[in-house]
Amino acid sequence: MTGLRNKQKAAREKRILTAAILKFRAESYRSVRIEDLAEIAEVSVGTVYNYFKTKGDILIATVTLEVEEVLGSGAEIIANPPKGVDEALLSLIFRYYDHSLKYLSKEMWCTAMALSIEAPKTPSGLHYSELDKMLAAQVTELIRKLQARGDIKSELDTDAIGQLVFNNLNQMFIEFLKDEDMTLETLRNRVATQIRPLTKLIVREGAE
Amino acid sequence: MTGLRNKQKAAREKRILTAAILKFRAESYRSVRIEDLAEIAEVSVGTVYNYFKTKGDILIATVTLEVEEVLGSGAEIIANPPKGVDEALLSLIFRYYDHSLKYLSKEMWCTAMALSIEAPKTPSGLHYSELDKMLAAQVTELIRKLQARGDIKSELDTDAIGQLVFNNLNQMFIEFLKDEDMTLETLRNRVATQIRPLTKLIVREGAE
DNA sequence: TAAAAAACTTGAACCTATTCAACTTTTCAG
DNA sequence: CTGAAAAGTTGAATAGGTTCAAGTTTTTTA
Repeated sequence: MTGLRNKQKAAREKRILTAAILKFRAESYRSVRIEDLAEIAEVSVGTVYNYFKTKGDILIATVTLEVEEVLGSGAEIIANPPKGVDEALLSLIFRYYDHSLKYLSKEMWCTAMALSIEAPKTPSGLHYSELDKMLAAQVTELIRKLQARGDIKSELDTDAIGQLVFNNLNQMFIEFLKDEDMTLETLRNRVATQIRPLTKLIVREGAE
Repeated sequence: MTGLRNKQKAAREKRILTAAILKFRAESYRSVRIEDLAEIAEVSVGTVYNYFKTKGDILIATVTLEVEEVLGSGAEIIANPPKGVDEALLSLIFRYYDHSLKYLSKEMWCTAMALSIEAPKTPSGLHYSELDKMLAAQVTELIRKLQARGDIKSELDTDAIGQLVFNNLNQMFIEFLKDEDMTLETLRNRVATQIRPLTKLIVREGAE
């Protein structure tokens, strides 16, 4: 297991993935055939399948790129959350949303989510769920931090609220993805409308 | 457009749908081929496609059966909600959950949901969203009723809370579906844990 | 460095959803 | 009742994801 082989492998995998990111966005996940990717990446169809178990796996690999960046971006906010519960929560959520279309199109997101629901026990389904859990954990972490600094009622179960908020932002994101015409702006507004009543309920009396 | 033709049409469609419900449950959506359904229903493959645009449409047709019953069942609770916010909300939610596997298996639900995310603009995708919206509306209706009878703080936006609750129960349901081994019992407990902190926040002081 | 073993690559073959042009059956005007 | 039009049925052909036996390339062994 020396250099040459590994170098070739890495190069090939990268070529396939790069081809996929470009093609999936430019055309659509659906309309891109494995054969097309193979041709661009200068390998055979069989080789594509040697690197990725299914077409969906190629997609999940690009989702992973995106979500990892999103998590990194979110961490900045956790490190230094804005004043106010609304502001803190929404800035995290908006950070997610604003980053979400950097590599992926709406259609790609939809396909990836569908995949994780349809085939939850496949490696890529599981992987997607992992990413989801990390995002939920990050939201919970922020809420815990807000509670710790005295912005949120101390008796509240931060895990339950975190889960609740995440479920909600996720579902709203799905709605956004499903509607080709909905803008990020609209999504932000809708979520804010959803979240504000909740934050009113959880802020500690006398905070701010 | 007299009798014979219409009678034959209805009969054929019913045979196809019946075959599908049975087969999808007994084996799995995936593994059942259109050819199999055609054979059981004693029609040709082409004819199946004359009644249902895609394989997914056949599935959505059975989901519709299920959800319509669920909505009917939920209406009973709306008509006469138990005392207490927790009790009322959870009895509606549990009613949904308990009914959900009457015709559909977990796998069928997963496939149907995946479909509605992956192909939201197809007729069956849209139809699924419709069903979803009706359920959300029913939850909201219950909350509005609870507010009207004085159990919930009067200043709260019932639409926002309703949406929040629905998003949450839906997401928890997805989690349940994805995990083959999770029981309805566990799902109920998890949702209760999620919902109770919320209800504490929204009950009117001094109610009950 | 030569030969055997290990690790990859290849593309033709397979499987199944979906389409469609040719055929049947039903309806209906006269 | 008859034949043309309408409506429906059929199954062979198409398309694209996936598999796998045969062929190459790289690594290892001696």
